[in-house]
Amino acid sequence: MTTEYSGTGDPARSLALLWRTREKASRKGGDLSVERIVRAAIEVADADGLAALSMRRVAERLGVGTMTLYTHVPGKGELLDVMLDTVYGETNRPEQVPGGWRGRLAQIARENFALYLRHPWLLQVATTRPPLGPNLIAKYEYELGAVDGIGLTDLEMDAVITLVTGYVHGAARPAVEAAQATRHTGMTEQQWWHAHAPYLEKVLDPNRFPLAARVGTTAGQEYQAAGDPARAFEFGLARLLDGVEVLLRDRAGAAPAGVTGG
Amino acid sequence: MTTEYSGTGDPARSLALLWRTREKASRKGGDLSVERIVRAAIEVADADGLAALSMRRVAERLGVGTMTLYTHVPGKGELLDVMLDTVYGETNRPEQVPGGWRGRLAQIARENFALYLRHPWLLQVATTRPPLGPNLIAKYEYELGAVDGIGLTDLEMDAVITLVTGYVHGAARPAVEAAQATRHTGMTEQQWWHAHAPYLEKVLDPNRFPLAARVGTTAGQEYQAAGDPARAFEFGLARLLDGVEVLLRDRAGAAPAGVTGG
DNA sequence: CCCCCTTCTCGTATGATGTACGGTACGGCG
DNA sequence: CGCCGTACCGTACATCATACGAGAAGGGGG
Repeated sequence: MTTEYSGTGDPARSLALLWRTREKASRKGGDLSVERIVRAAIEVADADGLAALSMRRVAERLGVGTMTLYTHVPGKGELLDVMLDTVYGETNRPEQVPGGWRGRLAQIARENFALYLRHPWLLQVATTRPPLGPNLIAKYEYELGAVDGIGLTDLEMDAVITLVTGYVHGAARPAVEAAQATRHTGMTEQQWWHAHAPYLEKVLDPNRFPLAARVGTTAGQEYQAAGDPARAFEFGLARLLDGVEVLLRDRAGAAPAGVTGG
Repeated sequence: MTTEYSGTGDPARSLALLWRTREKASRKGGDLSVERIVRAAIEVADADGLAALSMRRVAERLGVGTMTLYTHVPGKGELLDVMLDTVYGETNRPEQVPGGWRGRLAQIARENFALYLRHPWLLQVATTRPPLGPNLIAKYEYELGAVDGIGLTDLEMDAVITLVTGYVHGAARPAVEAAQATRHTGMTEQQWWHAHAPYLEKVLDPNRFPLAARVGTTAGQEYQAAGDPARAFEFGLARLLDGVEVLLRDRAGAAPAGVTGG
């Protein structure tokens, strides 16, 4: 598996690409476009993972020479940036969500969760210094709206959103794995478990590691059987929102925070 | 930046390497050892990041031919596995921590946070299907101990630990960036901000994105000035633990959960 | 209409990468 | 003493991103 990210240089070029502010194509608009390239790249990544995403693969899929891509895109890093911003644009953003701030945050969490399931490679890309494209900013704007006017400072609003989305990132991991196991030929989650189990038994000594042995076995068997990741996601989300609720209650008297703001 | 992980094949070989169960060296024990290789690799990754970690670099640092490494280590993926398990062994695990389960969880969170700061490359490696080495399991055992006997089911114990460690992973990201900015020559966080700011202003229209413009600017200025990531980490941690406390209170009556459990 | 010049297209070359393969040298055991 | 397993390593290959410069193609000015 391979993950790269941009930061090569010239933020102007990068941002111009993301926002499509370009004098653009005096000739005829060009047969190839950034959009087609990005779509092809996303298809490759969705199908075969980030490791399989190479400039050659993308060019082949478009029936085009490899270097042609570089006319429209500065490099692979920038292409990945645009891919990111593009899929961020896919998130559903309903205007009205029942349940106050709590319902809105839960909806945001589930939407992000679904996004990771749709594009598993998102888990691989380092979102440090994210691409400041239009879709990312629109998404950020929307998510901030969920906690606007409920009594948090600006920095707290940012912190809560970061907290929730960060949690989703972590929770999506096992879920994506489970989902991929069913469709992938390589090695099912069960196969992996069964392949490692005999060696683990020899090594996971209940005397040295009583808790790990007990809990690990329980969790292992549970995960092997049912689609637990989704339940685990909801469990953690509930804890998280409870924590936010405590903050709001401490802040603004005894008003039931789940109803405030709407 | 490049991140890879193992899963090549033969879990037996992988686990044997992690647990060092090997007939080993009929000759004389060999001048080179897995330990020396792993230490060198960690040094390279610490110093120059995961992208700079190549088999050639590691071999050069040891004054050894590249291919020599392959006599001790099946491949780069497995080497990364051992690196992971090795640094997991570095975590401090005091037997007694004041403050009950809450103090113990906070201690675990801070310890993990420090680990990420010590080895920033940890953020880059995909910990799906983690290396089941002795240190990882010992760490897991210790962390489970923090929530043992406070009224959670086995699955909930696992879920809470996953929740906390996952949160730390997310919170460590900006902290690591800030720390690296001070020591890295390439581009300071401030430089990056200042390089992007003019284009952002043009693009971050307060009419279209009022919240993002306001909060983003506030957060940007704040992050630029002070070492906020650490404070943000503590903020989120408090929320998280509050959420867990709510769960415990709902579960076991009205006992003040922060005091329960030794 | 023709020419030039901007822009699109892409083949080749370069310097990385991980690692398969085949060879060398040496130490302990028969 | 002889043999063989093991540590060692040089070379070779496939794959990667991408710098460079040459070819093609279409539109605007003479």
